[in-house]
Amino acid sequence: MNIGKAADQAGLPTKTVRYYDDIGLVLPSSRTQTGYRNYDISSIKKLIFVKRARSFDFSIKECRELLGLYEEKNRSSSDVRKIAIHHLEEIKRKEEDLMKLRIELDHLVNACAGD
Amino acid sequence: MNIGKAADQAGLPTKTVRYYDDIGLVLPSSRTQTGYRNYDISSIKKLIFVKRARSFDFSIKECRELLGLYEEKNRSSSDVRKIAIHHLEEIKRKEEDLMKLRIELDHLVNACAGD
DNA sequence: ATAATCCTTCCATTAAGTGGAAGGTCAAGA
DNA sequence: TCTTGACCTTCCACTTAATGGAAGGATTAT
Repeated sequence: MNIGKAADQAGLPTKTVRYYDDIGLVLPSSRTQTGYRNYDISSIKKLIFVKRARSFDFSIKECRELLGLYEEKNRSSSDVRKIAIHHLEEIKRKEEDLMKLRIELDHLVNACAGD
Repeated sequence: MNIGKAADQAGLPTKTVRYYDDIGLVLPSSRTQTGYRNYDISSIKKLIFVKRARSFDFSIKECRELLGLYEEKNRSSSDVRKIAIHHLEEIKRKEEDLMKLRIELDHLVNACAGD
């Protein structure tokens, strides 16, 4: 699958996918002889994961760590779990915050309801 | 309240609060004669709101719109509601996405549970 | 074969901060 | 009163994570 379709699948702009290749975050699974990037299912899954993680403000650096978890063979390091658990906690905090924001916006909408 | 305490209250770095003043997003309620910024309750509430909205990826531009809702006197424009409703929809999408990300991370953590 | 629509690299620009220097201000204690 | 430490100020450069656009090669559809 070339970059355009891969980007579509992941819901990311082509530019961004190319950028993720440039910085070595998500590499295409291969290249054609003419230089076109190829993305297989696994690389697309990574793109989707990164998209989600980025949309919740995990930095590129953190995304790198998290992607590392996927591929980590040497599981003896419990650091890996720690990272994931840490991020889970952050997500819970974000969920609460998101709820608060929604409540605020709900109030706004209701305050305007009279119009 | 000067910038340091205001930033604390809002949970933002002082730098960022100053930046929001610079770009005219959240202005201090006044200045001392020596140039120190003063923040009252209302301006702090705005900082908190912006912090939340930013943390969910609403752009500065969108934050400006949303803050506008707070102060909008001329309610006849139903645009105002539309903006808020639009953002509420976005939040719902974000909530779903956040859940998916959590599930993925949960799996990761469980996959590592054996260690 | 010739558009139209991909794709490539490279370079500049953007958005939203963040870091750090150079220096003014304020409140507390010797 | 003076000074010391923790504030505050502006200004300018840097960072992160893209994004836009040019110049040109490759693929596909008619």
